[in-house]
Amino acid sequence: MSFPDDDRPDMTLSQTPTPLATLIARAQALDGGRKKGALHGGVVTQLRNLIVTGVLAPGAKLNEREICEQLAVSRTPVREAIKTLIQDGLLRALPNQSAVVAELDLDHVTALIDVVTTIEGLAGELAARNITEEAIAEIGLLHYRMRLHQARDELPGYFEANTAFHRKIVEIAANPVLLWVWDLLALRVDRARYSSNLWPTRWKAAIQEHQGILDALAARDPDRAGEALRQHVRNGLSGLVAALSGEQKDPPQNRPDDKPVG
Amino acid sequence: MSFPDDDRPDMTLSQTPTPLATLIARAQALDGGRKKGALHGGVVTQLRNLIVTGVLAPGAKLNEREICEQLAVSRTPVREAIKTLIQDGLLRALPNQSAVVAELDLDHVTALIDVVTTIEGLAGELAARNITEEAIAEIGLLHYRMRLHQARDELPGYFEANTAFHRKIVEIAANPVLLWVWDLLALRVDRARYSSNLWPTRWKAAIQEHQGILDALAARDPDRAGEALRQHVRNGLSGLVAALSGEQKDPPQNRPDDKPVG
DNA sequence: CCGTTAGTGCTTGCATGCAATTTCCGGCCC
DNA sequence: GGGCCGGAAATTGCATGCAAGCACTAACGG
Repeated sequence: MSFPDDDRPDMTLSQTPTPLATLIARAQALDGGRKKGALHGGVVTQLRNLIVTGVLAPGAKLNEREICEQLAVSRTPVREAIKTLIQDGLLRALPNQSAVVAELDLDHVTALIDVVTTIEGLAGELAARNITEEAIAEIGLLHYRMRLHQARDELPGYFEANTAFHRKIVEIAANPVLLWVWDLLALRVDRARYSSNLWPTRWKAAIQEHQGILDALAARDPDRAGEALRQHVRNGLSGLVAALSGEQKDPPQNRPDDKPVG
Repeated sequence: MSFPDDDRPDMTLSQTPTPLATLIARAQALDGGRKKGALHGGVVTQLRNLIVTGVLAPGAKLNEREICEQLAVSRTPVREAIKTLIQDGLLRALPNQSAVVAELDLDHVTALIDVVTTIEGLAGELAARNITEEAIAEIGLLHYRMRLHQARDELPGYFEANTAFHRKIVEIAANPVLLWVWDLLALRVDRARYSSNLWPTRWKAAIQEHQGILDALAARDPDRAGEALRQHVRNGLSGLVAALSGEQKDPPQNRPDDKPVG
């Protein structure tokens, strides 16, 4: 079932006869030695990126055969990848029917706020306790990479550094379960981010908040670090929800026609 | 269900020519109408239970062919199920090798404490805000079911009611992301619980703490509910870690060199 | 006696074939 | 004209076949 604005009724892969998916696949095939066990993971990564970045719109049906053709693999790894993405919550499964890209309910993104805020707050507290001089430097490095990308107006690079910054904090927390949960949540957060154009307007505030987080971590102050992270995350996600609820009626960005996303 | 110190060194499927797995499978096959899309989910459930309850010991290798025979299905759904369980963190994948049941590191269980505590605390806060009279009654019902099972010394029933009690609180919190995360974490918590014999000694304290939680929820006091849950969870998991670390030195199971498959 | 190495069987990873179910479309009836 | 029904195409779910890679054995050399 296709969805909102359909002058193009069908967002499925079929629409693009030789899309970036294939290109990426080719690249991967050439670049690596094409090990035996690499197909499954590769397909997961490809599809995941397509979904998270919004190339595959919410509600789009995933036809196994088409994906096979596009990615030049057989149905087995594709099926497994789809199952994986269903577990990640990026797809929804209907029995005997094509999996569909999960909706991006406003309620759902709203629900993310409390959970991610809590998780990142915990990460901040733990990280502040465990952090080493080396880790402080690494965080600082990422922070300045972000500032650089901001200054150059390079959104993708900023984006990536931002994710790395937050993930690094969770790594420093040195709690594998926390990292696991964070990675799962990050998929959903990134998806919500990509579907909104909010970021350019929040760059500056975000960078300042990051500075505060960095300071609190460097001071090894768990309470302050946790609180700074909670505030930061809550600000970001709340703004995101606001932006999304505003765009809800008219979603102009997210043109799948161009071939962005490398 | 067997447990920690069991004198059979090899918990694998191969060892038991017609184990409970098969029986369960038969039961399921008979009971349901055996719909088309039911195999995958069924296999996941079977294997998951075997792992969570400890029938499949940590480190055990899962041979696809054997599982196929035991569960009387082909390799396709088994492979998909294994992939799913890897994502859940119950199995570990090695390229071109059998998946193995994830270890139950003490560090890992310890890491669970902070995360689960935080998550359940959040659930308590949200639940206290949202709770209705009906929900209060439902929670109370579960609480008294637990007391009944405790009085009758029925551990499995108690166990189940305990899980239901906690999950119900998360449901009341009415946050789908939170519920999703909780379900994932619950798998690991249950696995740790099953691997320890701690519970009979903690029944009474747990029930009292549950009463406190129930009271706080009924009073619609988020802070108190959250704190009560945090304390409760921390108590339980800390005791669990202590129990496990005590058992650690004398674990006949968990031998990496044990028989394959199975 | 021990470490190394070639050979062999088993296991996974992927591709493909088959059956059941759903969907889609045209015709039919009201 | 609209809704209902039937059949064909398409799609998923499951089973199976085949090749690459790993583990294990055993012989060999030091």
